Amino acid sequence: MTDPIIQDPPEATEEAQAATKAAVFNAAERLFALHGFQNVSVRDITAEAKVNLASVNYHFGSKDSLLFEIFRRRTSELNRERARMLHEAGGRHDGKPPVRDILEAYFAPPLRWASPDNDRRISVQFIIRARSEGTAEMREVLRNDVSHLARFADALAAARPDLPKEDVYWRLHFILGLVHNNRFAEFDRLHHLSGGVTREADVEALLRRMLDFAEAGFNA
Amino acid sequence: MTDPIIQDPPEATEEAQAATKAAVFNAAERLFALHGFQNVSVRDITAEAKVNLASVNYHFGSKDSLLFEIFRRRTSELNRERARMLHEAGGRHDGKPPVRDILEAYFAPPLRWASPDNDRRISVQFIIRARSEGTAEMREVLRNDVSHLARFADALAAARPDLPKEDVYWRLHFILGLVHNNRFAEFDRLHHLSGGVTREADVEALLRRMLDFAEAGFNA
DNA sequence: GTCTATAGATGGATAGAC
DNA sequence: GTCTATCCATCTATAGAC
Repeated sequence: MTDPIIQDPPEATEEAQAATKAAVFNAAERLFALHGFQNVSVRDITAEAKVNLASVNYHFGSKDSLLFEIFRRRTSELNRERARMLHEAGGRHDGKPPVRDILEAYFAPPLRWASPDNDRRISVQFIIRARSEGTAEMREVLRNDVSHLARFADALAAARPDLPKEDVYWRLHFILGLVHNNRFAEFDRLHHLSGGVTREADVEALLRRMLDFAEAGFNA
Repeated sequence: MTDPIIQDPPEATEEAQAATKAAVFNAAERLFALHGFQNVSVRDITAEAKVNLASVNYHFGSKDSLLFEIFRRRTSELNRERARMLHEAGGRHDGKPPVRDILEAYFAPPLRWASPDNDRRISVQFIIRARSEGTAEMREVLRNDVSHLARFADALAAARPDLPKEDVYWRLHFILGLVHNNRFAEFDRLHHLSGGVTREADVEALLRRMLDFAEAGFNA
């Protein structure tokens, strides 16, 4: 019955739609990172984003799909940054960077993102949470999508061709543990234990400490 | 109206009550460890334990109280075992054990408990989950109850009096990360990445690898 | 496309019979 | 003390008005 020529308003709508979707995305990432996946409801997200309750399902299909989309975007950004640094390290050393440079390419991106004045800080916390609280779908990806890690394993093996492959993998595993341990709660505990001596706010100093420890461990 | 002398049956009741409570405790620990805290309902627990739905509230007050009781029992058992090994290491070295013995006292208990044939395996998984999925009450305890860690920090400082205290704390922090990384999912990923070369089932070999890495890292 | 109202499902807790 | 039936809160997802 309605005139088929009359359609929705033009550009303005698209922009508004994109803005709503982005608002939901950012609010969800923030709340999930701060309070955990299960502790945040769709209602919390839409209230924070100041959009209507149905927006999550309209733009993302479901709460889980929204969660998964944030996860995919942030992990791929992080791994791309790591790959870039690894590639640059290779460029500085004829394609065979030393252990410390390889480790730095893995450590530095999440550390710098997590520094207090960086607006990606929240994304890092989200990713760390995904590792332990993620849905079955996310854990499936974490378990099976190891291509980005394979490049680091290969680089480490090339840097230490004398080391048995088995040792390379185990030590890489231990090194990954260092990164995953960078959670608010763990820093708080350390701060409490040390009587306030430790300051994780100094990102470059922390990076140096991590590299000293990991390099020595890897070359044990 | 009923005769006030007639009471509940004697000992049999106490035993049955204790058995019910234990059944709930064990079923809850198992399900929480396997599926996560938020993914297990009181209904799941009572079904698994083959007791009635009201048992959890009757014996423990609430789901959260049950969770907290399991957490307190298992962490105190684990820390007591670690303290015992640290004490024994001190006995072997005139009260000043070397770094490697200190680390072994921290690493060995959870690793041995987690070996496939040990019935404490499930308790270790429960404790690891508590660190990331625990209630605010549990995280409060984890953050503030650092007395068991203080003993390890003191021992490490005594073993390396030349090392600034700040370094001792940071390196201890990194070492703790190694232990927390011992989750099913992480081993799965490592297994996948390495093409099946790594076998975490060999507990003593894994312990040796962890000690090699951590000792070198600490002495970096 | 947005938003309200509500369906539909689940879970923690408890009252009350036995 | 045990167990069933049920209350009540909460959440995701969606239908339908505008």
